Amino acid sequence: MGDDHGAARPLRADARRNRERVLQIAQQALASDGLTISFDEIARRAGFGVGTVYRHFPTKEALFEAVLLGRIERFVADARALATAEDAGRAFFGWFAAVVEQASGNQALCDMLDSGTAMPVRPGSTLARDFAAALGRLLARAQRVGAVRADLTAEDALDLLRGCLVAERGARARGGAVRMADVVCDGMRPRSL
Amino acid sequence: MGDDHGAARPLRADARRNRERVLQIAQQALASDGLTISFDEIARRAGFGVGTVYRHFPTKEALFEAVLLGRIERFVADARALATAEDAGRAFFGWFAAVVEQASGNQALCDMLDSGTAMPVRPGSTLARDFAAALGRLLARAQRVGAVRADLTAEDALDLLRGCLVAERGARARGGAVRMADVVCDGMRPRSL
DNA sequence: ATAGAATCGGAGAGCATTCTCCGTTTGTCG
DNA sequence: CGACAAACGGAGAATGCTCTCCGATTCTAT
Repeated sequence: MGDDHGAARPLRADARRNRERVLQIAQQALASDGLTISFDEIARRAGFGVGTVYRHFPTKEALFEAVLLGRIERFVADARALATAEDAGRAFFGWFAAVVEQASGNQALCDMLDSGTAMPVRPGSTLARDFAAALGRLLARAQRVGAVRADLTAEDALDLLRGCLVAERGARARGGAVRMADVVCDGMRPRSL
Repeated sequence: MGDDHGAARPLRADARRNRERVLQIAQQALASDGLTISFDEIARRAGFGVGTVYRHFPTKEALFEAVLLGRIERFVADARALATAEDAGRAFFGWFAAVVEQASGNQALCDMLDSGTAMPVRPGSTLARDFAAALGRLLARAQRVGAVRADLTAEDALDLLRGCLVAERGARARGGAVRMADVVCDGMRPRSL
């Protein structure tokens, strides 16, 4: 356990400003360069020494988490909001497409969701589980009304989601993920008889 | 330019054996651990010093290429063989599924095809282009007979292929790629009217 | 203004990775 | 068998990354 339990003493004004700036630059850097960007590079872009950045975030992982967790939490929240939507099929496909679209503008988010590459979420965190659970609920409801083929597992749907995001990685960021999502969503529908 | 133009002097018998062993171990290591495995680790697994391995392959990239190029060339050859198949739709979907299935047992192949992560093919090589072209031809023919929706580009199909392979990466290698390919192939079919 | 605490900066420790160098060992040919 | 070229082994140079440490600097409260 650290030493800043609950609300520690307030940060000095300049420190608060600097922390904010680091967060903002890190946000940009992660969006454009992905999870592989180095800590030094972020400090450099923000115009601080690495020591300063480490003062605010004890670890590279912690910084990345601070930038990215909110985004993913929002996805989970969106899914919860849709959990009782009228049209279960629309809810599932809409959420799926929305996640792909929003994540596709953000390298780091793609890297993270596609996983396989490092996942900057602490082992203890239930976030990955929450995300999967949220998707699972939306999927189950959509299947119950026959909007999605019944043999699709939640794991499959997650794979499909990750797969779409891959199109947006590296140099080729040109909207491929959204086009993929269209095809993939079609594929998830029950085969018309 | 190196110094081994054309057929240099034949390797000493033990050297040839060792080279073969390195290739074989590297093959296994790449299949199970992917492109991120270190050169030292391969040397260790093969039971050689790194110097020895470097004697045979001037660079990490060269070794990986020696192991993987053949695999990809075979995919390209398969595509060529199917270029005049009777059922163009069957040819395209069959090839697509076959590539996914074969690559899915091989971490390195997944890493490489999905790209975004390092591509161990020399810039000069036309292999990536050849692969894309082969897929493009199969796709075009399938579209001409109405087996694949017309608005799909070759780039899209490549993204979709890469996307399927992502399911097989990291710890979770459990056949997800093949299941994904099924859904994705369905999605590529024209929307039934 | 000034003392004292909070914050900053960046050199460098520690580690992993690719690749080089050269003394030592081993195969091959007469 | 013996000599010489070929091949081996692994220490270590060079690079790049995360993270630590502490003297120098800047803020803030009085």
